[in-house]
Amino acid sequence: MGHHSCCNQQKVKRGLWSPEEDEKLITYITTHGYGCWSEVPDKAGLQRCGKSCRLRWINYLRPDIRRGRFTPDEEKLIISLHNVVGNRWAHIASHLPGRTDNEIKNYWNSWIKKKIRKHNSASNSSTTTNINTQNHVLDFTSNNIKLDHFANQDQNVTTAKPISSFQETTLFSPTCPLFMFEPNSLLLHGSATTEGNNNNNHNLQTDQYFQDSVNLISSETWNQVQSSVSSLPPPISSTTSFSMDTMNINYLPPLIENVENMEEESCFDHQRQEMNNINDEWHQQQQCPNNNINNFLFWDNMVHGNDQLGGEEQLAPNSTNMGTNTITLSPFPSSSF
DNA sequence: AAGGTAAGCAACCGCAGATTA
DNA sequence: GTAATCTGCGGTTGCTTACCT
Repeated sequence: MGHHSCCNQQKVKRGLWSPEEDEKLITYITTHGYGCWSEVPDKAGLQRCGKSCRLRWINYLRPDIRRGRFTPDEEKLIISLHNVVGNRWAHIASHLPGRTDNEIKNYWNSWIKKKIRKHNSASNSSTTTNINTQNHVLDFTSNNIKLDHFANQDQNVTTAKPISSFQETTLFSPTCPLFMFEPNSLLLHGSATTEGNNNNNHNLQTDQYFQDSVNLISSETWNQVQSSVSSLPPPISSTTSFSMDTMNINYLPPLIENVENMEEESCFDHQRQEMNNINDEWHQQQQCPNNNINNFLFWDNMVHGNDQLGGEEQLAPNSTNMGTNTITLSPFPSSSF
């Protein structure tokens, strides 16, 4: 019999739950709580397996469940978290009170299908100057999603319209992009000047590598990029600022300690705390294969000066024109690393 | 109105890690 | 130490409803 392994009982009912069954389960759980799900069916008088009871309770019956359409804020959060952690639905759900992993997963799967359909129809009806455009969105269903933030005006690089819309769907507001990514997946288009802790300036001539975001995820290409920036002071252990054209970006250490002890309560603190938690988990999960692989928080300096972060540099507190930069993020670790 | 198709969603399945005997 | 069991997760299925044609 092809029944589920936990359902050893005879006469185990499957399929949709009836209102009567729901009532029994609610009555039992609310009076006894749940400790051992395998005992629940017997004690609650249900012809279900414990697993089915658990699922029904977790995903539908528990009192703090939140139903109805996702709000725009929730959608943004889901998208951003998915950028960071991939298909870890339970993790994503833990950041959305009252929402279940199942619900979010369903939402995402239908959402992603819409996006793919939308993109396919858009790309069929428009010409593109960029051979990479297709590649930017091909991986939508995998963990190697690449997103172009900050719509790019340089036709030579990318015109990936569907992706640029993600600027509006990032975590907290369009003017406060907050991302996490591996440095080895970061693409900087154009030359960039970095300011190290010792006030040495380093020019990155990186155009040649950044033209092709597909190649970047190969270790060969990344090794080339690495060697081109090897003169930099290690950006991992301290806050380092990169100035790219008119945009300033802070690269924060992957783990920020003592967030609670920051002198000033800022409206970003809870966001930072949240990202730190994600950061932390990410590191634990990845077990950091080598020291060069870190992820960072990415802040728009216009919104968030790095003086709050204890960094050494004081960045110019302006960052107005994002339109000339293309940043391609591959938020989830590539298997090639 | 009827049939076909797509979308949304609840539930199931298999697996892996944790826990218990 | 290990086998059995439990729990939780992510992928997938399949049912119901909505929408076309």
